[in-house]
Amino acid sequence: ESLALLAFILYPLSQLSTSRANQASKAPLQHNKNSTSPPPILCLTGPTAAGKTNIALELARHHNFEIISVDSALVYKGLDIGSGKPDKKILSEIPHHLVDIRDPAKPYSAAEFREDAIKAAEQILQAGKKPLLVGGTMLYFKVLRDGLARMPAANPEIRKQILNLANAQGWDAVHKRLEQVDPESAARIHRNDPQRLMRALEVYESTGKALTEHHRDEDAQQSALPDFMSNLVFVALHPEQRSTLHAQIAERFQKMLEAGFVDEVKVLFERDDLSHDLPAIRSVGYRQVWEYLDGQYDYQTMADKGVAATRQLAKRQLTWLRSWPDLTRIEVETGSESENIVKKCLKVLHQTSIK
RNA sequence: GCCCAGAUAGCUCAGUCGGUAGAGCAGAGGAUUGAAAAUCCUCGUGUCGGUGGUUCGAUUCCGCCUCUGGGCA
Repeated sequence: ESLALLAFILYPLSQLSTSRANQASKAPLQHNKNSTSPPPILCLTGPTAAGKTNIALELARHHNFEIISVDSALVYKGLDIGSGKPDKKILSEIPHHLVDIRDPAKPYSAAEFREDAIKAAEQILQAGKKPLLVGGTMLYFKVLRDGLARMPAANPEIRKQILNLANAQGWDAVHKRLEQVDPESAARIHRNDPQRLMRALEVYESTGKALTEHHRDEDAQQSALPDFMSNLVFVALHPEQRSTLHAQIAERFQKMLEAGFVDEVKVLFERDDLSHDLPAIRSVGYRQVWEYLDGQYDYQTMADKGVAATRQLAKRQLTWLRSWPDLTRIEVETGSESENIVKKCLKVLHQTSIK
């Protein structure tokens, strides 16, 4: 507890020192006096149902790692079974950062993730352990690695106004409006992409400056990672065949249903402060069970749609990974020994640290 | 056993008044800056159940056969 307090006190200092980009970082985080580059930090990713969680738990149990979840669904309380969250017993034995930190009524964001993940990593390092970033939310990994432009967070008032415009005159009208204030974004963002049109126009309306300009403005980037975290090493668990992954996805979804997934969603469904358009409720599986509870289709259709949505998620994750720079892939097969995979992860990390 | 309706893409189905066919879903590829498990873009050749006939030409019309529903016995 006193360590956590220490970390909290030191945190602003570390921000200062890293923003000056000096290599003489503060004492508590100086791991190796002979090393010029900071210690590598393992980032374990891969498509859903590839087996990341088990590997992470092994690393945490036996190799002095502490887990930082990189997962947009695990942040929400009450999304347990359907999100593949480790059970309460495991969570109490093995500390997980960025799990159960948000009520589903309040959306979490990639920008918040970046801040939270950096804080968590610093705490872990100061406690003498190794941070392990594990998850499948590729945008979170990307903003962590590449940073974000400094821009205002979502503004419900402005979003409401834009939504009103869209409802009254269609999204084409929103696109036309964006064309006037930020032609580059309008050209880049497809007219059928309400989410991005919304955000682009929102940024203009709340800052008077085009999204494009924010992106371009070098001074306004939050790109530099603190020195202690600047050496991220990416490892992806890669299923040998798509068909194997699909089978695992189907099996896992079935197990979730058997474990009481529908009842879990029922609790959320019955809350009157939650609705189908919240990010938490739009998560894979939760959306389909919600629509089933809402009477939109029968049980079997829900199960089929849930499995299909999971496959589609995995596909999008694989698309990210295909062009991910400096990624080490570990081929996993159905009968792969977790012990072997753990060894390979450690090997990758070790090789990076002697470079 | 008889009558009726079907049989077309992996699935559900549309269609061709005779000139070899297209939607939705699934699937594949891609994009990705405060919702990202989100949101969006692109991609459609399949013995049109089998067989024989009519026809210059049949997936389409006709006969028979097989299978699947439903009804009558």
